[in-house]
Amino acid sequence: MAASSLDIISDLEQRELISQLAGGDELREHLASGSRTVYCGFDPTAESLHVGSVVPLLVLKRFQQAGHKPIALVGGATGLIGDPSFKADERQLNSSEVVGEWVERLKPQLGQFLDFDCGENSAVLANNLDWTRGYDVLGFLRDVGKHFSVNAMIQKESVKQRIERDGEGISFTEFSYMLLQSYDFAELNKRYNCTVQVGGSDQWGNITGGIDLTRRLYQNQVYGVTTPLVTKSDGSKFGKTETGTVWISSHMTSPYALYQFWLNVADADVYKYLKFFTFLPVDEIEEIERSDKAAQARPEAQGILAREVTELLHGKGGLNAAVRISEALFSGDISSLTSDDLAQLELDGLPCTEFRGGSKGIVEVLVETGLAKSNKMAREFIGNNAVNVNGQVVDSVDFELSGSNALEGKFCVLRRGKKLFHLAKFVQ
RNA sequence: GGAGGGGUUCCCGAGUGGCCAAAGGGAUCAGACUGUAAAUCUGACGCGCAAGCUUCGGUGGUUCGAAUCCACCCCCCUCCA
Repeated sequence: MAASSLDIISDLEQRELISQLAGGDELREHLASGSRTVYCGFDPTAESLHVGSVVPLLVLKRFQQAGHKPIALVGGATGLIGDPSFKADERQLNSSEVVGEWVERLKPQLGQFLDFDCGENSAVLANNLDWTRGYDVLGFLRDVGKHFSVNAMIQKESVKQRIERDGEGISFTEFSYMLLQSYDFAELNKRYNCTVQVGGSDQWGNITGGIDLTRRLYQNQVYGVTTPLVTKSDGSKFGKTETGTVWISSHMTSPYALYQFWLNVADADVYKYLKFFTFLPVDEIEEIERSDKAAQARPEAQGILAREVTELLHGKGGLNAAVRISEALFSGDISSLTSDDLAQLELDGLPCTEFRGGSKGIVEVLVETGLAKSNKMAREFIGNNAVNVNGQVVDSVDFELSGSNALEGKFCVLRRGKKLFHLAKFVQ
């Protein structure tokens, strides 16, 4: 068994992936002394996970690599309620149809990193709706609710601002979220002998709730590990770009966009992200950092990070497409691209809009492609020399795009600002 | 059910009859500088080429004129029952 040969907690600590441990040394001993079952839950709050949620998911995989059995739990039930932890305000409830749909989309995303066919420690995919759906209200209140003290619950840091801050409130629905998640832990303990829960640091309250409940219901000692919130050194929110949230679904965020996202990570954050988001050994990451510092030039780290993560999420094919587009747009001479190259860019996932007929004013094109929100903005961008067609700066709002000034009679590569590209394709 | 306090442009938050498309901050975007960084500086930031148009929870009303006053309604918060 690999478990004893690799101290998973020490590895996570080296990667700065541990925010808090519930159980401490006892947990280390627990993990070192055998193959354990570890779970992490993901609520369906959108049709895809975003990059931030990958951290605990990868931690689950790290546990599996260390010989433990991972359970990826999709919150078909908890997603119907809404986790209030550290949320400033009450969330809108989604319909059960929508949540059900999202559950189905999340399943393959959760599964893609884990190994479901490796014997003893094969991964398990679970849905908490399975044991919550049929639970009657009175039974739940008597069997589970009785173990929770409201006095203790309102002391939790995670709901404090909702309780104390003027102008905010919390519904009973959201307040009961903790009971459901706690019950999940207890239930997984009973079903799978699951003894460790992993989650983001915002989950601490819910995890300790589950530890207490499991002890009370089944007299079993279970443990918790939380991962730090992924932060950015400049204080802005991690996982957003000018075009919105960075999703792990390739339909929502193309491999190219994902690759660019990681390539643009700040120096101050990149080595930390290498530890968080890749499986590169820590000493290798430290070596990269050393050589970047010594080089006094553009760091290598962002490129490594972008390649590693893009391949991890979208495979070799996705990575190759992302690299092809990036090279064509950022280091090549755009006007020398052949129509095959351009068609490939479209296939590789560079956003593309089709235009019919003869010619089209640049302002209109910018708006239709989404490169500008309004005509007014489009004009402003042009005035700032921020718009570029096929490598040429557009200097007039009267500029017209047509088949005749398109590359190979068909494509125009539009650029707004330094990094935002879009393909305009002229068809008959 | 009662009493009080609120709902302003992406967010926070000023404004309390005309000078308000609405202070200030944040976020965001663009330009310069650079490494497709960071920091910094400059500019933009409801829509419209413009005249002008549409916004301040909703609907009506008062007024020459309303985000600001009145009526009703919806939603949120606090306390009481």
